[in-house]
Amino acid sequence: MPLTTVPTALDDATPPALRPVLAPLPALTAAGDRLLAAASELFYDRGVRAVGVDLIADTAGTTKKTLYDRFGSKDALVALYLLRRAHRWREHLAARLAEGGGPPALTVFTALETWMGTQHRGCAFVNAYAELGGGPGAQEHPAVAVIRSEKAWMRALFDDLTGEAVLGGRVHLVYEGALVLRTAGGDPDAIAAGRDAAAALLAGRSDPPRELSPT
Amino acid sequence: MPLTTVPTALDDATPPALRPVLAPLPALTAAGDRLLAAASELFYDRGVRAVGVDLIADTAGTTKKTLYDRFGSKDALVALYLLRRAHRWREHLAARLAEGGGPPALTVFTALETWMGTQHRGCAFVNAYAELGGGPGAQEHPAVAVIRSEKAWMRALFDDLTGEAVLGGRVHLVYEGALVLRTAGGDPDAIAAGRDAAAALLAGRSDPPRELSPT
DNA sequence: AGGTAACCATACCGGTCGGTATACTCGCAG
DNA sequence: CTGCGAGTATACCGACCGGTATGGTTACCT
Repeated sequence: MPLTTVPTALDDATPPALRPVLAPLPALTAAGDRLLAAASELFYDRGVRAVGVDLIADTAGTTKKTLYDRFGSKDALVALYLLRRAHRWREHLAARLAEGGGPPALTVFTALETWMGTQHRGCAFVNAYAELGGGPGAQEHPAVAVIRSEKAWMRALFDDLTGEAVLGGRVHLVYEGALVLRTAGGDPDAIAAGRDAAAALLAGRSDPPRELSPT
Repeated sequence: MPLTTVPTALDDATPPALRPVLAPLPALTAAGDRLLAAASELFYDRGVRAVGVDLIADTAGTTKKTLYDRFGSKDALVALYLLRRAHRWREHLAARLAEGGGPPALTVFTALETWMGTQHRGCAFVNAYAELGGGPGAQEHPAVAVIRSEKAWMRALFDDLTGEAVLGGRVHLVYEGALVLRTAGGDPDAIAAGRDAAAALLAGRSDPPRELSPT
């Protein structure tokens, strides 16, 4: 696995909240780049299990041999696909947060809307987990760790941006729900609705009285 | 497709909110029953694409021939699996709502917790959509309509239980987010956190002032 | 000039995929 | 007794799966 490393471009003027996880990504050879690019698009659009390595190699204009020389296994390629996607989402998010304008926790939702723009398959991590998380020993798949850490990172980001763990967790719930309802639910306005819901939660910061009425 | 119909048991003392969609389910032959039961467990645990028809037939103690005689195709079997699961979830939910105790919108979350009990694979509909929703022409898969209608049903239920469309939509966002974070996020307390978040939204019913502070 | 890493081309491996075909046994209703 | 639907058993189809093997061609670095 001849993967060297390169530094990331925007590690300087980014909010401290997401600084620690904008880690550098491995550098690839030319064919390796094309392979990962082809795999990323195919994996996201059609699903990880639905795409075979032959199709990836053909789409990238290279061969299976090169694929296995560069990445070692399909599982590793899947994990790398998710890792790079997380990296790019965080870059996009950091840029939007740096622009300011409104409460930063709500900016995450507008950033999500522009990010999702043309993409109609929702959260790549939730999709991948649905395809890989089943069966015996599936939790050992290298992609599962990437998925878990991505969700934990978003949770920590919301905790940081809201300045409160309870509130951050609630906004995170809304964030994930918006992503699901936009795709599986088929609601194109789900993300905007999520932003509104998050705003409602932010407006009533204090812990609300439990048990409104008996019924 | 020799599927006749039978009436559902609890169409009498159930809340009017979910009455219209507790529709009867097709009756099956003995082997068809075993096939659907085996398929349901396998599909949920391992994923729809990961399970082949051979395994389903073997697990049910029957043959592929019988499977195709009863259901016609794997796609139809998948759709039926989701349909029956939705049906059972609604029965479970109706029973918990009939017991009363607390705001009904929050009872949905406690019902979800007992429902999920031993099941650690999250929302079958979100998982199935992740596996089937990709690629060209995937929206025509018979299961996609079942998935869409399930999400629409839950949304309508929350609208009804909260008595307000905006609030219902927000609680629904939290509900879906809790389901995702419990599984893909790996957080065992996500559903309880979702209930708390929903309680917070219910406590601040009135639309909150937008834009708290410039940054 | 020699070495080496990246790349391309092709064929193959055992296994599984969804789906079909043939032929047989059983229980039951007429 | 007969007819028929349900179920069983087994073999087969073409296609694809992830992964491996062999061999040859560039291009760059020393």
